[in-house]
Amino acid sequence: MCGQRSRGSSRGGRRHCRRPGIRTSFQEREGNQEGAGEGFRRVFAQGNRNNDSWGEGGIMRYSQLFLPTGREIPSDAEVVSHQLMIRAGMIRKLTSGVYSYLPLGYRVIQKVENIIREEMNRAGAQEVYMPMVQPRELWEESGRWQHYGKELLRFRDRHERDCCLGPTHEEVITDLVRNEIRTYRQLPKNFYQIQTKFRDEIRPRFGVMRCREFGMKDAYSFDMNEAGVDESYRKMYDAYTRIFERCGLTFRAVEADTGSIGGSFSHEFMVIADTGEDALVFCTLCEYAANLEKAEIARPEKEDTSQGEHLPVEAVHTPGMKSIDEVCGFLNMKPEDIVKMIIYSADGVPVAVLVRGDVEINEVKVKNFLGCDLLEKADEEMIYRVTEAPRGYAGAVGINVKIIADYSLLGMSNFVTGANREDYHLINVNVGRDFAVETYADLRFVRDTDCCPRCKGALKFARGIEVGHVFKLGTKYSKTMKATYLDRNGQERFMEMGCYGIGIGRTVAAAIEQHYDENGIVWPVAIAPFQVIITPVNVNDHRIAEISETLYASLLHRGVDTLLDDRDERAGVKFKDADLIGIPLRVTVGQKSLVNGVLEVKMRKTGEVRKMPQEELEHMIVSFIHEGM
RNA sequence: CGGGGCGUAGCGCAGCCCGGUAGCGCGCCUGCUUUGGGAGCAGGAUGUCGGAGGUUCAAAUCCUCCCGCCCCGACCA
Repeated sequence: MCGQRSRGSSRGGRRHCRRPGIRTSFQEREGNQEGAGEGFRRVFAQGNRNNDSWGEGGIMRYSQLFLPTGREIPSDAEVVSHQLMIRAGMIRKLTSGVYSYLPLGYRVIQKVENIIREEMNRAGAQEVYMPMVQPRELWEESGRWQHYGKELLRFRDRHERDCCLGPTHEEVITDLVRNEIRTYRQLPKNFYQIQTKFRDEIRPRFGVMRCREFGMKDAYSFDMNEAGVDESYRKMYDAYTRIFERCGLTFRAVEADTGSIGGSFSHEFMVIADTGEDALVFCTLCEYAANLEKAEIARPEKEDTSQGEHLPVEAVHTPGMKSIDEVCGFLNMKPEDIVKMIIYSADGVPVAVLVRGDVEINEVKVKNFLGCDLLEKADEEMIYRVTEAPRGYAGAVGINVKIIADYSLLGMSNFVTGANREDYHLINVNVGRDFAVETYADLRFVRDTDCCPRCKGALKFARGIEVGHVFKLGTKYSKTMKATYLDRNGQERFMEMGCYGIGIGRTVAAAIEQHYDENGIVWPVAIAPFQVIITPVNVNDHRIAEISETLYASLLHRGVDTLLDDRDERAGVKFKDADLIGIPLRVTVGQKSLVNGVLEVKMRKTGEVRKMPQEELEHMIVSFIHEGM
């Protein structure tokens, strides 16, 4: 992609798709306006290709539009949004995780982009456009050449220089800013771009929802101090809220892990959907909401580890019993009586993590607690080195590595663990007497029986699609890359940074996940590719054709994005297509309505049909759209 | 990267087990009729059966290797 996509500021969600080449190529390919029926040809005696200027909105006649809809559900599409985007002629796959947007799909993308632009500009951010190909040196400076992993697509140019495709742009923007901004007088600043990113996902799936090449809006703020970055963060948080509200999404901002971007804290904007890849937790009483991998568990108040009598340790023969369930069944115990120990390799160093047998270790928490770059479950060899036993019989007694324990161990006594010996477990083990725990921490996943870490209220779970993520970065990048400025006192200081992303294609897919029915997509007005579709029931009827044309011209004149279905198709086909592509309003022009001198309009969302004279209809449409924006 | 599945016309699929030179539905083209929820009739076009080797008189079908795609897992925006 070159950097030449047409853009620019705009008002009122109007898109920019001035593509003069298209008309010509379509004429050449399709010759004489096939599709447009006899009536239309008469009404436009000269044919619209000679006289009609498509104007700002581009092609808005169905007969000319490249809109290949499909009846069949594509066999490789699993989620609804993916199926519908293909059936509605929005996208086509080029290769795994890489998609082309067709005209209808790209119109929706542009609608979303323009909403984002308006809100970013309103929040004081400035649009820039940065390179996709980036040099290795920059990534070595931030340390991410080593730490980003295989998701960073690397390659060599003809001079054998290492490069990568930008998965995100902290390095580039920090480099730009450190070279240009010297003084506090130039701060704060917030730069954003809408640009293609590449992340070499291990497993792309769900169409445009989790793909490798995707459009993203990313913004980066630079402030003098912490109060400044907090303010920038809040502005972006508010802007994101407005953006997703305007897109018609039901969403929730949740506390999140910062992952490979880093920083001190972050919020993800989650569109609530059962097909979402992320699990969310939120409190039913207070405002607390978090990604499951981040959701905290308060340290228990009573920490009595010495309750009851400590019985003598015994080794019991447990042949072949490796899993918690097997051991429970064999010893006739509950998982709550067992302590599960998992050995991890933290940057290559073995660490033992203990949790109660009935709970699940949250590796993100473990990784953050240890502060390591790479955390993985230990392989058989490392397990043997630590426990001198095969996998399945690990226990904390007698091992010589760092031992950390989840809060769930507090209060446990006389529990079961592996014996570090094949086919044996220990019973009546006790912390303190039999082994020492270095630290207790919150290391497990929240469950529905847990309560809110803030207010003790009950928790609820949901699934969500992450469409946006805001990070308070602090000085992570400004320190490693030396982005400094001089303050009032001539003191050199590190800039405080934040970064803020929105996945554009994913937002579109998420909108579909939330707005569809058995007939197809049901676009929210603000991001619909067209706001109104005019459906002449019979294109060969002069009166119908004429009225449709008049209405079409008039709506365009009023600034309504109108698609005229001038194809010589049966009404049923047109209705099905209109429903599938999800246009919010459909005006039907046919004998039934014309008899009474009224036109009828059908709401895609509710199915409600209203009939009224043309003038009134136009007003109704304009105010309907206005409300929906 | 591990496990599973699939690759046959533009799309969705059958045929493969049991080898004999490819079929169905939708779509597409032509004509006539039809025209308010994916029309009917008649005629027609379209395939290196993912690729390369091998077995065989003969391979979509059996064998080997390779490629691509999808799902589950591991991993992670």
